[in-house]
Parts: sequence; C-alpha cells; structure tokens
Amino acid sequence: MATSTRETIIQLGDDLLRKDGFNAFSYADISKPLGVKNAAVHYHFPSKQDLAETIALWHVDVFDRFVQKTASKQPIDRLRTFLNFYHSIHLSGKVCIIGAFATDWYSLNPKVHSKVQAFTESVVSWLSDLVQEGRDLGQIHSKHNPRTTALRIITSIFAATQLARITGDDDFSLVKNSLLDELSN
Amino acid sequence: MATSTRETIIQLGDDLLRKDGFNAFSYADISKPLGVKNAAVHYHFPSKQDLAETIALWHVDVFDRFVQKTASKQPIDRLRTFLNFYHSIHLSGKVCIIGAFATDWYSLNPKVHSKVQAFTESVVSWLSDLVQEGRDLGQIHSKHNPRTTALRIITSIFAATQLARITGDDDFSLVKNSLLDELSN
DNA sequence: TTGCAAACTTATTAGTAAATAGGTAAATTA
DNA sequence: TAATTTACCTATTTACTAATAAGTTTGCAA
Repeated sequence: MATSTRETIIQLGDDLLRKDGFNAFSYADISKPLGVKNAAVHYHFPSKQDLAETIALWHVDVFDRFVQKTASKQPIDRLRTFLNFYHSIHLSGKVCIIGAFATDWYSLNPKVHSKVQAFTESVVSWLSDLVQEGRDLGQIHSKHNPRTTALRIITSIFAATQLARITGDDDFSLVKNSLLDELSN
Repeated sequence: MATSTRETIIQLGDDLLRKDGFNAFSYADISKPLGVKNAAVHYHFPSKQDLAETIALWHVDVFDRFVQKTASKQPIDRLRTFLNFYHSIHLSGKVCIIGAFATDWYSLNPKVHSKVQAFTESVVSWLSDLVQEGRDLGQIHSKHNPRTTALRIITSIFAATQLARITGDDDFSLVKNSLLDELSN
C-alpha cells in the first residue's frame, strides 16, 4: 500500500485543483506537505500542464473503476451511488472536477482539454446508458431523451457542489434528493 | 453615456473573472486595454479583493434592474427571459458569476463572500417566487417546493455554461430547452 | 565491481504578482 | 485666487511563480 511520491503529487494536485482552482496553487503547495523540494515535483511533472493532464487521466481511471464496481447494480441504485459520490465530494469541501476544469478552461492547453473532454464524455455517456436502461426496466422516469436527462443530472449535481459553498449544505441535499425523487418511479 | 474609468475597470474585471477566473488575471490585464498604468487601477480599487467585492455589488445592481424590467411579464415569460440571459452569457464565452465565485471561493475574503451570498440568495429567491407564482397561475409545472425547483433551474443552467465549454454548444441548448419543456404546462 | 538510471537536492533564473510611496496636473471648491 | 481633491504616473518593493541546470545519493543490473 506504499504510495509513491508521484501518486501523492497527483492526489495533492487534485485536491488543490478542486478546492482552490488551477491558478490558486503552486508547486510549493504540493512540495511542502509532501516534504520534498519544489524541483522534485518538477521532476515528476515538468510543467503544471503535465500535472493537470495526469490529473485528468487519473479521473478517467477512477471513473472506470467506479463503472466496473457498480456494473452489476440496478440502474436506479447506480444513480443513487453516483449521487452519493457527489455528496462525499461536497462534504470534503471540493467541487466536481468537470466544473473545476471548466472554469479554468482557458488556463489549460489543448492536451489537457482533450483529456478532460474524453473524461466528461465518458461520464455523460455512462449516465445516458443508465437512464436508457432504467427507463427500459421501468425504474427511471424521464420525459427527455437519455442524453438530455443525463445532462440535467450532471449539471444539477455538479453545480450543487459549487452553489452549496455559497448558500450552505442544505441546498446540496435539496438538489440531490429532488433528483432522486423526480427520476424514481 | 461617457463610461468612467472606474466603470470600465469593473466591466473588464467582470469579463476576466468570468472568462479566466479570479487568480488568472492581473491588474495589468485591466490597465493595458484601458490604456492606463497599473497604479491607476489600484487607485480605484486598492486591492484585488476590493475589485471582487465591487463586481459582486455590480451584479446585484444589474440583477435588480433585470427584476424591475421583467416585473410585468408573466412568470413563464420571465423564466424564458432569464434562460435567454444565460444563453447570452454562454455565447460570450463567459460563465455564470455564481459559479465563477464559487470555484474561486477560498481565494476571496469574508467581505466578498457576504456580497456574493446576498446576490445569490436574491437570485434564488426571485426564481422561487417566479415558480410559486407560475404554479398558482397554472403556467409552471413542478412537483417540488418552489426553492427546490429554483435550485434545480439555477444549477442546471449555470453548470450548462461551464459544461458547454467542454462538450460544446449543443449541450447548452439541450439543457436550456429541456428546462423550458419540463416546466411549461 | 562497475555502470547507470531513478529520485531526488541545491542553486539559480527570469518573469510576474499585488501593493505602495511619492509626485504631478487638472479640475473643483471655498 | 488659494486650497484641496481627483485622477492619474513614475518608480520601487517584496514576494512569489514556474521552470531549469547541475550535482548527489541510492539501488539495481550486467
């Protein structure tokens, strides 16, 4: 279970990116808690863009594992697990990685963009399939086409992690519960 | 119609804040296009936090005017106008100010926080009233309580301005149209 | 045992950041 | 007309930024 320096950098970078934003943290914010020098971080990730790119790829991996782990669940339970995952993001003081990357979009280079796009598309596509499947099984209710419903779910829940910073925890729960309430049959 | 330096700074600051983020722009990004020196911006806004605070207050004013201008419209038409306003935000390459402030939340001081909180609460409250009124008049359909519906509208549409940067314009329209479709009776 | 690559450290560079002190010219007010 | 305020500019400070070059230690492989 020994975590490598490289892995720790990625996780610290991800935390900082989602708590403070890409331009709000420096290599020093990573090297200090890690107990290494600034240059050590540059050894693993020569540029900050390289780090951002790796963080995006790391999220692809994490999401892939999430998909596999929940594959055997019923659609409505997969949705519940997905929303609970966002609840834990909110409780940890972070925001969804998609929103974090989106608001810092013009600070990131094309290589990062394409990784973020691939990740986002895989999430939306997974949600679309979930909606389609859930509707076929009579578990999920939705007027719109699956992608639209998927977009409505992801936008509501990821914006909720942002909005709740301003208006408080209760509003996150209101959004989360209303999504489940509305989509459940 | 002569726009003062101070007003131009606020508008440039707002553009930069919503395009690039609070930590991605500098006083030079404002002073250069304005044709003044860096210190001139500091004259009007001694610190960057002061500028952020004024931008938040400026949005309160803009929204107040929006509320007054649309007060005589039917609830469903007010909603349509509100969503069209977000469409223009999206088309101009910016994101909603609420999301911009939220993702940069920990870079901002308590004075900015309270202004942003007041602004956000006024928007949510205006939307809640709109939903309530629209439901009473049979124009708007919604299962949830008015605040929850308001939260679902605002989260979906402001996240759409962010998500569409990643996945493209079409997804913004899908979210916008589905909101109108779903809420209209 | 030598060679080499991985994983660092030390030291430095060039650039940019916000912020301030002090000065000036023009407009406003007493 | 004298005093003051507004709206700047010049110049500088302090601090931090990402990034790199060059040297060191450690462990593994031939």
